[in-house]
Amino acid sequence: MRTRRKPELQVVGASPRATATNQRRRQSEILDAAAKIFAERGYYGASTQDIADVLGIRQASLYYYFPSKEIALELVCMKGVEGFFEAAAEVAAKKITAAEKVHGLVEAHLAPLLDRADYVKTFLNERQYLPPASRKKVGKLSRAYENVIEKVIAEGVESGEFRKGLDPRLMTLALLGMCKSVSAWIGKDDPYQVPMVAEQYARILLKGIGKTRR
Amino acid sequence: MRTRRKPELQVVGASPRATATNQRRRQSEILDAAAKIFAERGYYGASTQDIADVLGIRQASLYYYFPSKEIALELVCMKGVEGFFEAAAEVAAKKITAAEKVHGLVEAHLAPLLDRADYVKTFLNERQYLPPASRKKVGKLSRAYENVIEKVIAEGVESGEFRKGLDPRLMTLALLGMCKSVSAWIGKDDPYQVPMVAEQYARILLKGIGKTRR
DNA sequence: GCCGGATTCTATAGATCAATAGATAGATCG
DNA sequence: CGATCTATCTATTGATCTATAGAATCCGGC
Repeated sequence: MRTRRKPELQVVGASPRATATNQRRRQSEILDAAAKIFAERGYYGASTQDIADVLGIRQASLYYYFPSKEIALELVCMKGVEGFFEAAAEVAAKKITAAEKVHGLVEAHLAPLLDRADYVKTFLNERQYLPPASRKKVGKLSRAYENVIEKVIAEGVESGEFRKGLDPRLMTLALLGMCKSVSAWIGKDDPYQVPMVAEQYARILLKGIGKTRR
Repeated sequence: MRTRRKPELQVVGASPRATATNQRRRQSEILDAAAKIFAERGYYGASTQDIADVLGIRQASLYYYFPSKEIALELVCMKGVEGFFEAAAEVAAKKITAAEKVHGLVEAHLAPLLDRADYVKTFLNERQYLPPASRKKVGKLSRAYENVIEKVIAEGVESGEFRKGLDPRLMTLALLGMCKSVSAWIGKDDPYQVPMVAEQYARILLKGIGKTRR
């Protein structure tokens, strides 16, 4: 038996002629719900019914806004990855030491966890389930981002600011690994706040990267 | 339409009276296949048909060996987590410096990726999908393991070997995060070998933990 | 008060999947 | 040889899930 839904008085945009805006707002609400559920249960563990439940609408109504579950995943992943490259590139372009850049990169990587954690988590954990075409698209952005980080580290090694013989790729993977895992526990039982974690993680990384002080 | 399977001449244990052993061997083959598929596609992304295909048997035949997909996941996860606590405890009990212990902990954490990567990956990524009872069981082992690490770090901080004011819990999460991510790319396109990664990662961590040298 | 577009609903098709029931082939044993 | 046991198979059920089709409702504007 189905539970019938309350009329749920429609809070429609006050201003008239804002239909296009309203539609975009609603689409973004739908995506928020999808991101939340995907992040929580994984792509295959999440049903479209689960997403509809978050919104208090019927499962089929979702298809007015997106054509398939896979497309929804793609949109969520894209929104989860977007901005990472730009933010990193901005940090990398600054006229600061490589160490300060690494600090900035960690901060920039963790910052999105504050305002769109579900999107980022879904991108990090579920992008593997994208259909090939989307996966390539997302993977491209992702690799470009990683390359920015790798370059910063490589330059730090070349300039002698970081320890000689350090493998920039491996170091990048270490940074990404540390940061990725944060999304798994931040906001859970642990009382840690994003800026503090960024501070500490950058410190851990840097004192390991930097040459031993004399 | 089904593709009919070849008779596939039965390679049964040569020695008689080895039925119990054979059964155990077969069960472990089934689990290997399950671990492989779970690690590859995730629990919900993997069908029992996929597992059967690896073995060249019918989907229903799996149920001769395990009672449900969930139980299979539990067995895989248990095998994926087992030994971690013991190996870590052994390292922690040694009469060596805290730095050497951290090094040993990283090595011990990554070592299982050599001989049972699929089990470890499944434990790391899919344990969230276990039914509550199993999840608690696995989580208990997991937490005990993490506590060993945390204690080693805390002792290093107390003894003054590591930087003062360091948060042992956060440091543990950093170590685990770095190490967890290794399972995602080791053996893929990257040419890195486990012992070398362990060496480098321990180094990164330690030079960050250790007090600045004078 | 009615029109028309926007949004959500009901109902259902079609596919997939885990799990069960019962049959069977081959090995083992008395 | 005949009985039993083991491992697998065939066949199917029932649940779940994505996606589609078309009806119903809401709401601003006329």
